[in-house]
Amino acid sequence: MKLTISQIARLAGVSKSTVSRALNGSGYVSEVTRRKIQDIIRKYDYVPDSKAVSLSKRRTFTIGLVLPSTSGPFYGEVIRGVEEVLSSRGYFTLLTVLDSGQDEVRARKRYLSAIRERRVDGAIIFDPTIDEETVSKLSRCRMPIIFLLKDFQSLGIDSVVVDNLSGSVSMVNHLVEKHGYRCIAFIRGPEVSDDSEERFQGFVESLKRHGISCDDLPVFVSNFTFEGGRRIYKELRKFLHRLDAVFCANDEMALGIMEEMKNDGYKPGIDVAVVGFDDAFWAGHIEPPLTTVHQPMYEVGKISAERILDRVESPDVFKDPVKITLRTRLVVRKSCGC
Amino acid sequence: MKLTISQIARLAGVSKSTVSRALNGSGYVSEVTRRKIQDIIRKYDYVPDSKAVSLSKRRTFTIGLVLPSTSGPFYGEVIRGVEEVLSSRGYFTLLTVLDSGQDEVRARKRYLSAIRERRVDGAIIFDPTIDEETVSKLSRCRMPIIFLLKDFQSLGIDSVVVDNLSGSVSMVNHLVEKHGYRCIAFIRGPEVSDDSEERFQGFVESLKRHGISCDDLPVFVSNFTFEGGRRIYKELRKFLHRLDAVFCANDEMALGIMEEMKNDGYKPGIDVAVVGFDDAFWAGHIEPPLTTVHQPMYEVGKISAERILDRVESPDVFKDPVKITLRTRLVVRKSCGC
DNA sequence: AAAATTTGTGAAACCGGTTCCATATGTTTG
DNA sequence: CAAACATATGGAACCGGTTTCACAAATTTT
Repeated sequence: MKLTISQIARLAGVSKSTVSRALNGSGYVSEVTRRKIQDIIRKYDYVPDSKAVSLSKRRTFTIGLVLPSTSGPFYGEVIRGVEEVLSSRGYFTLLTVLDSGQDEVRARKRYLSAIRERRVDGAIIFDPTIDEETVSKLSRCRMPIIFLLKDFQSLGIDSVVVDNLSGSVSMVNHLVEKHGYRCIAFIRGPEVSDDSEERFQGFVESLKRHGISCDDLPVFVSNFTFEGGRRIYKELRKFLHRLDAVFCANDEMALGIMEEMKNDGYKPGIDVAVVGFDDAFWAGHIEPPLTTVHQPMYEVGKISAERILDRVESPDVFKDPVKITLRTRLVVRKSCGC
Repeated sequence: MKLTISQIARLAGVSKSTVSRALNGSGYVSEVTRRKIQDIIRKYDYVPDSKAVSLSKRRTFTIGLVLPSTSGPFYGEVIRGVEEVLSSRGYFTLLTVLDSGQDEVRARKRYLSAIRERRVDGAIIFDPTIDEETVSKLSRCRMPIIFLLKDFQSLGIDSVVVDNLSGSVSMVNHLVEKHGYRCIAFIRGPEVSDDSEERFQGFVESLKRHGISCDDLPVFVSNFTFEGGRRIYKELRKFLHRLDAVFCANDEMALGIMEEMKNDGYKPGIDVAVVGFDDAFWAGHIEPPLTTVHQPMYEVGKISAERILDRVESPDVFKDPVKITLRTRLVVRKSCGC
């Protein structure tokens, strides 16, 4: 049966204020009473109710974490990074996943309401398809918020992003300089994806720098999924004979394409290079091992958590919104022909 | 600036009780006042503070979810299942990951304290290495709790488990009946793992049923990781010439073994069958595609969440502790020789 | 030794809601 | 038309803590 602070106070023969002070180590409590209270607490296994503490302290010691999904290693890494710093600093993690259930819009409403009803002290939001309207509403909540892989600095919100562009550039540099490939197809993700866009820009930029015109290079739009990759292969097929390489905006699509390619009798990495972006857990273990661009998702999680706690714990300090950019890293394996 | 219910009451010219009733649709409120209050609320964008609501309702509308890790597709599936039902029923998910940070013991303490301080209304716990002592303490908290893949029915706690034994049996049946293999090695997980133990039992049982003695079959102990699989290959190697198949207690170890096997010039699936357990996301995409046993982790998450909410929402109803067993499914691909 | 300061404690207000109860009015029912 | 009941509302207690403040006792400073 749950005890309250008043009952403990009565048992110890003191007032609740004294118990509270003993509990928090705040204010004055004599050594004798402290000990007496400690004994009672231990004896009855008393634990203060977090709801009451939160209400009077006006803090929940909980940080919201919003992720688009939990499939793939990607998001797991973010969680790991976030959880590591939050838990080590005494905070809890309230998780919302956008793709659970069918309705992303509903999921978004739920995390927004968690923020507005102050269920959390701050939030780390990874929501690629959120609109500016919603974000600017959010920014008016005066709640520490940080966005992942999405830049809203102009709206006064912190963000941690990853350098897609330079990742893409170094991939193309490798394909062109090391292998001498010149005819490279690009498979984009969904139109709305900033990641897809930036990776494509890096592709274009690097080719331009090498004096390769990308006007007549085949570019396809898909959806970042394995199935999407398989489907796009049907169209890609026609170009295959004159292609040196296929650069996919993520690993899953690369996997789908390689799969179909093999079914079709081509050898990815030998007949045509296929490379990806993300460095998924399995990327090094498929056949052929995938050359890709590693994204430091663990660091993204970690740094965003640190940043949000700084904001939460010193809300008075005025700080400009920051955009922290983390570097990507080219991971050369075999599917590029190496 | 955050408004309180009192300020809304003042603005609407009514008492807080009336506002509260209008908000919750409880008790009587005339259509006129209801409308007036609604208008004020909308105008000032008022949202009740969840901390206060939780305190007075004595419910947090939050369920704790504890996972050993977030790497691998496994846990992501659990999260998806849990989140789907929790969010659709208006609950939030408080996540604790045991392997974030370095200290599992500390992580365990944290989730236990979240439970004891009633930060959650109930908890879904996936903690393979928890000891009975702790569990029995937990069971005294009078908080709805359900364990995943760990049976504590005897201590009066619900659990959702997966039928490892019959999964293992059907795998061995396949290897023996379909392929005629008789000399099969088994790679266990950590000694402490119940999963590993049950899968091994299934292996033994099925062999026995086929009249195959497993006394002189090679059995190794590893640790469920990719690296562990690679390491064990060094020992496995000596037996390889007389082996028909290697049955790994999970997919990651199978992957590690196949990797080393290939480096060593053997063709897994052709020279020796290699099969796993778990059906990880990538299992079908590696070379050769892995024959394995699928575990319904999404369902595990979903069912456990449904069960916990039933307990939370009707705590008065007496129900015996249940153990729900979900069936596994053999997934035949190519690494078994098919 | 008086004044000032530090230490120890409890009463009461507060955090921001919900809920019980009393009261007032409007409607039915007998 | 009085009694019974449904409707509408506000006051006050309550959820379980924290924190401010007042006050007394013990210590230190002057």
